[in-house]
Amino acid sequence: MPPYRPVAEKPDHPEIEHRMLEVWERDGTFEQLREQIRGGEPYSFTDGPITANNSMGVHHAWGRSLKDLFQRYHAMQGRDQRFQNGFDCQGLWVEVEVEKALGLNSKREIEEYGLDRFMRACRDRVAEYSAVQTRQSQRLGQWMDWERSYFTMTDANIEYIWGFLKRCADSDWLFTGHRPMIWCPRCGTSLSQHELTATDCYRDLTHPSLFVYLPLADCTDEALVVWTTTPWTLPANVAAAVDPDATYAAVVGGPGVAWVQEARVEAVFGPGAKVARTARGAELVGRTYHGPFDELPAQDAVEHRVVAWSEVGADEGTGIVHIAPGCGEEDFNVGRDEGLAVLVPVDDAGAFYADYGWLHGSSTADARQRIIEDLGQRGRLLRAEEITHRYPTCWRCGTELIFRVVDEWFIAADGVRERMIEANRTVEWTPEFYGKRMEDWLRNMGDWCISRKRYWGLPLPFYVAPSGKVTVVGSVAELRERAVDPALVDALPELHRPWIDAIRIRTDDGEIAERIPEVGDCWLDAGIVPFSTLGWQRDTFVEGGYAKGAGEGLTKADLPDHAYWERWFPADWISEMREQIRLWFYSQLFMSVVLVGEAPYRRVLAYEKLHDETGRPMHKSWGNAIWFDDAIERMGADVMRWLFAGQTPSQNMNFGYGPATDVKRRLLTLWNSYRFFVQYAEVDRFEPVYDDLASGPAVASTLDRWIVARAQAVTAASREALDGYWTPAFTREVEAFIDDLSNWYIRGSRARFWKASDDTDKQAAFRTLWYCLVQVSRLIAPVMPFLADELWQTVVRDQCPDAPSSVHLAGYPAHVAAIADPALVEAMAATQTAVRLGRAARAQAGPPVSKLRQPLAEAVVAAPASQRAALEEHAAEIAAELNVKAVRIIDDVGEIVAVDLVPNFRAVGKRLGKAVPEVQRLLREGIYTRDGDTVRVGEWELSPEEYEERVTPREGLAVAHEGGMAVGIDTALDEALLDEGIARDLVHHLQGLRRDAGFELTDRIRVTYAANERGQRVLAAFGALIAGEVLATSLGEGEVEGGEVIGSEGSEVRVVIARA
RNA sequence: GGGCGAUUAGCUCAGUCGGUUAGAGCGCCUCUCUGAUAAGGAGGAGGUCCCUGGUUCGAAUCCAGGAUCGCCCA
Repeated sequence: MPPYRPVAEKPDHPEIEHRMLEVWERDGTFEQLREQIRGGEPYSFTDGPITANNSMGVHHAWGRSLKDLFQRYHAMQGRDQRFQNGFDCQGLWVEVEVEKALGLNSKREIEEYGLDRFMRACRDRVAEYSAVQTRQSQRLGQWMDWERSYFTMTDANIEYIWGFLKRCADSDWLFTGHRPMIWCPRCGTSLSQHELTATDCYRDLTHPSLFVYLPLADCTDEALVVWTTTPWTLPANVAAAVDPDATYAAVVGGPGVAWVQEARVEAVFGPGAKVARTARGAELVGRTYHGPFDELPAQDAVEHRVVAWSEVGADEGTGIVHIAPGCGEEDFNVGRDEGLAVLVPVDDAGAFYADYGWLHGSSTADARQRIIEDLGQRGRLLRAEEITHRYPTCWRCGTELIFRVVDEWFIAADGVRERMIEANRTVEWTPEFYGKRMEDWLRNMGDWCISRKRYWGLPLPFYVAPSGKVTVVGSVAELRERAVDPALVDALPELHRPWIDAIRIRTDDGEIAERIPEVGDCWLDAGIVPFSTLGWQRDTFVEGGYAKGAGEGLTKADLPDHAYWERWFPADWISEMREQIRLWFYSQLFMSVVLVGEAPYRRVLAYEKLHDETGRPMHKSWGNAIWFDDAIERMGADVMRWLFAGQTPSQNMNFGYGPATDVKRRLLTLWNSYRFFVQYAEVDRFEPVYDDLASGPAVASTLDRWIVARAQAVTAASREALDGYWTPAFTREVEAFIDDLSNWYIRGSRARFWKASDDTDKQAAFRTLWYCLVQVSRLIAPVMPFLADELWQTVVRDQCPDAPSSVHLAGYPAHVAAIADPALVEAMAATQTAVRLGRAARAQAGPPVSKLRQPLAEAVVAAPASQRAALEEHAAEIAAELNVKAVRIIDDVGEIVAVDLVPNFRAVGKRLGKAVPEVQRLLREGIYTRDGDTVRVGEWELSPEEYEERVTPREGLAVAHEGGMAVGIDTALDEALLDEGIARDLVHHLQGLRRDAGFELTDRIRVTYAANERGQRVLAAFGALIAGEVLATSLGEGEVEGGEVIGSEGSEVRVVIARA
């Protein structure tokens, strides 16, 4: 076998990772894994598509780490997988970035630039960033079939959505409706609420503040007074809202009397206003009035009336609110509730429509002054002032935003709501309460608005004939069949605007119909994926067939057939961030319930948001954002992945270099154990036995048996955690095992590795440590694939000719019952407790007893009967760890402690119920008798499992206690013990000299000393021990120039060393 | 207004069958080890488990109400 590769003092994670990526590439490791699991029981994962619009952020890395973790975990168990990554390609976000890149700033400019060129630019951006994200994901260690990623812009994906939409239309769920939107007239597009809140777009702006008379229709000398800061909305007024519970006052003025809310009288009319009479708001409701611009054609059919609205406030204005449902979100909602007409006065560029007469063509800003003047001339203006207030502007161009109500296409939610709720109940959510959130969302979901007035997106296949009749085309074949010119369909480069807009169809009634210009909501694109990528209802399997249309050349994904869909649908598991409940989890569920009546996923893991390490959201402009490319090279992928795995998913994550440093430190313990093994394995040319991994290593000591048994326990716990998709439990368990391996097993076994003789004991130690390290490597492989394989390459692959070439091909370790030994694990835990208590007791005693180097005569351990046998067995380890000559496990615990009996509540509670407190009292007061292991207390008998012993130390002893255990130490020191302590001090000092001199571990040395009488005595008695410990070939008295005087307890020694 | 969470040590957080002594990491103090060494280990200080009530032999955990914070919906 080749020599063991030297292990660096500290892991350089990025270096390891780059090297391992090359190894995987060279060996085709992933391809081998796929071959290995081919035909296995499917583990179906659906990747939620990442928007291929920018490079990846660290929050994406969180999700991708989890996805990769569980795919790897199940692959290691032989589950066949598709490993298909997905890219979300269409939608406004891509358009916005492309606009910026091309220097375009409105829809008009896009159209002038040319839709075809613009679309190509969008596609190019997707191509560019899908490649960037692929590279980044690979760097993270994610294993996917990258060449076969799906792209939502492909014809296949689009056609599947067409089929879905036709299904909805056939069920009569498709309709057009009004939708109030925040609109930028310059860009000619709507903004999402998100764009409004996520960007800092509110500005202090000065606008008119108008108080306008609205004369009541049924009484010529009365008028309402309304207030507005948006004069352009007055031509669209259809109602005035009052608070039905408030009091209104008719103030003398204007045409006769003018109504405002009583509380606003002084604010509107100033002091001294004369109130003619008052009325409840409710009394005004239902009265009609003359609108501000009744002469405009658009107002022809409108009857203006007073409506009740509980949201009317008395803080500003007149307490009577001008309602224009086409110009404001709240207005729209009031209008919907009251059945009011919706007048939309301006077009998508913010210019008045023709039926607004003399305002036709004006912008909302231009109209301001003209409207004020006109109202003034007609005596409709009570007051015109100015006001400065916070008003939203477009985050792109700074234009003042307006509200518009636009016509959009919807799918009715009520058709599927109940079935979706039912389907959701079959889904297992992690954490569980996300299922409730989904159900709540489903109960409250509005109709799904599926249209967008943009360009780069799914072309909605809705064809409207002159008669108004809508034909929904469900496939390309149907489009060709209906097309006025089928050759145009054959010549389509892809199913996108502008090309598809050229196609007209003939309806069933013989009309010629054109496609509506709108494109689809991008959540349609992502929601169809469980069908479009799996070949639902297709009768032929076309290799590479998915890559049609805009996706051509970007992917080699297949277009499978229905049998394939049967195999892979529904997904066993999906995972995305929590906000996908109302997005992708929702759209997928919606489409799946419509198409096949069931949920497209069985289990979901959702997680919260990623913040900086102080808990603040990461924000470019705050300077606290961390870029993926920086983070991955600075902390390393494994460290990052371990951080993600350790995070409670239902909790926002505090991510950063600080937490990464903590993780690195904890992982250093594993690295040090690995390094320890390799150093000594190389010295001894240890040859591991590969089959040990299946059956367990040959063991020689209790410690060996224990750590092997402990490895079984951590294996079971790891599997349980991962089977439950609860990664924090996994990292906790593994870290605890690494700690046991390093700080208990290796610490307690060190000497076995460097002793000279090569016997079965040493072999057993090597085999055991090797086994445990490899076991850890296999356990952590899905989480830290690089580090795990680095270990494997060094200690397995190089040394075992028949071993798999990668840990990722070695299978996930199984719990081996034959070498699990829960009793031993428990006994060792008791032993560890005893040692910990012994150290605490030493510390209490103060120096020199508190120095662990100082041997002591005896430690006394008092423990519950149930633990005594185990402790007896491990007395030698306790003695060694505590550096005492003897360990006495006592049953007469009264020697060092007072004993109380306490019920084992868990055991006794079920049986005795209400009697528990009485039993507890009798035990505490000592009113019981013992009969062997059985305790009689009152009328009850307690078996050994039903009670526990608790101890409290007697006064004045060096005793530490915890639960039922107490450890006392004998603090008396005689000359012999002190001499040995001095000897150990010398060893300590000599080791320091060795290190300072820079000697190798195996270098032999010569020691020259000068000592006083006491020192002479110690050296005489312990010279051999000292020489052995420090690898001295000689220990001779002589002249010592310089050298520090080592002295304690009356001894003085000076030493020098030299390489032998 | 409705829904879902959260509230545990100075800080960041575990604690998914209810069990009487609530843990970890960091920070702080003390000590210790020295063949992992600018590490490692032990101990200590530090807690009304948000509040109130209830269920229970027993509540950080279950139930009800309230407070504060976050998210979703309206």
